[in-house]
Amino acid sequence: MFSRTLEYALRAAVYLGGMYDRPMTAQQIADATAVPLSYLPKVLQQLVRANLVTGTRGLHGGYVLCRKPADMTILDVVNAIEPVCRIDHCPLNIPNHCDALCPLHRRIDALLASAQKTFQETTLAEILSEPGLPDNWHPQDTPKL
Amino acid sequence: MFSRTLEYALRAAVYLGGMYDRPMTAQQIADATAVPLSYLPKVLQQLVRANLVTGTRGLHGGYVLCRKPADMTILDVVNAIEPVCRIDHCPLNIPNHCDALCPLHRRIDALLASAQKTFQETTLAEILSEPGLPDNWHPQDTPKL
DNA sequence: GGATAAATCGACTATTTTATCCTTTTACTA
DNA sequence: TAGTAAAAGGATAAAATAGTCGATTTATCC
Repeated sequence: MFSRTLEYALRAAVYLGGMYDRPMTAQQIADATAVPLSYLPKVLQQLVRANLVTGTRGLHGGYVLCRKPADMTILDVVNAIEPVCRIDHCPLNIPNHCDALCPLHRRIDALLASAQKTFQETTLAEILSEPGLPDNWHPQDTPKL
Repeated sequence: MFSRTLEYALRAAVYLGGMYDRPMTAQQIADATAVPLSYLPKVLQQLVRANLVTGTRGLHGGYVLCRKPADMTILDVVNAIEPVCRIDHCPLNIPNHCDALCPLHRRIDALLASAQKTFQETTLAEILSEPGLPDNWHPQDTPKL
């Protein structure tokens, strides 16, 4: 139901949140998040273009989250990858229909709305604060240079 | 976020619910639901295989919903097309991780669970009882032969 | 039994998504 | 300034999804 690319983006975003302020290379992110290294840059690019992440080149370069994890929500990531496209008019192209949504699409749109709301309510910081993430997702053991 | 095929299947199922007990041809369903006629049989086949719909051939044949609309939920259709695949173990393949879900995937799975629940709570009959469906989705004007 | 109307089946095409690889650009270090 | 480490970009391949078409089977009517 969610695309693989979104999965990857979420993993990367949460991971970068945990490493906040330290540039992480695609290699490091791929290792930690088990995203194919050859595909990951494509995903990260989408986050860069959405201004969620900055990528800097060269030695000691890497990717850094643009905002503090507490200021970035799951929804931000979702919107960067595949925006929840709400249904604004009934897709049944029937004359004299479709001013508002039909009951079927009212339901579907309600679901999208609720998903969107849930996405918006969760920040990366919240996820990072819960126990259970892999140890190497937390920077305590790798002090910032 | 939902596949197009699922959209099509839902339209067809609700429509067949409205026409309960009257065999409707792929042609009729396609006309009413604006699903490509050439693709619709593929979709309906999936509903047939899932025992939600029966297809009978020949003159006066067509597709009929297997159960009363009140006894079929959105979830039944969803399960026939693309089952909500809940996350049962964290997909980060990291040693000593993954007994339970990590916080990220706990969230994602919670969303899937909530979607699943919503699907399950809505029957086709409920949708049909609400106002707003296209007129030709209701059989009153086309008496059963 | 023959004509017809319908679903079913299978092969094929097209589009989108996911993934890979190679080159180019940029930044840092010595 | 040369060397190196990184992201960025582009071309391509592979896989999944969506869509099309024609042949086959099955049921009904005359």
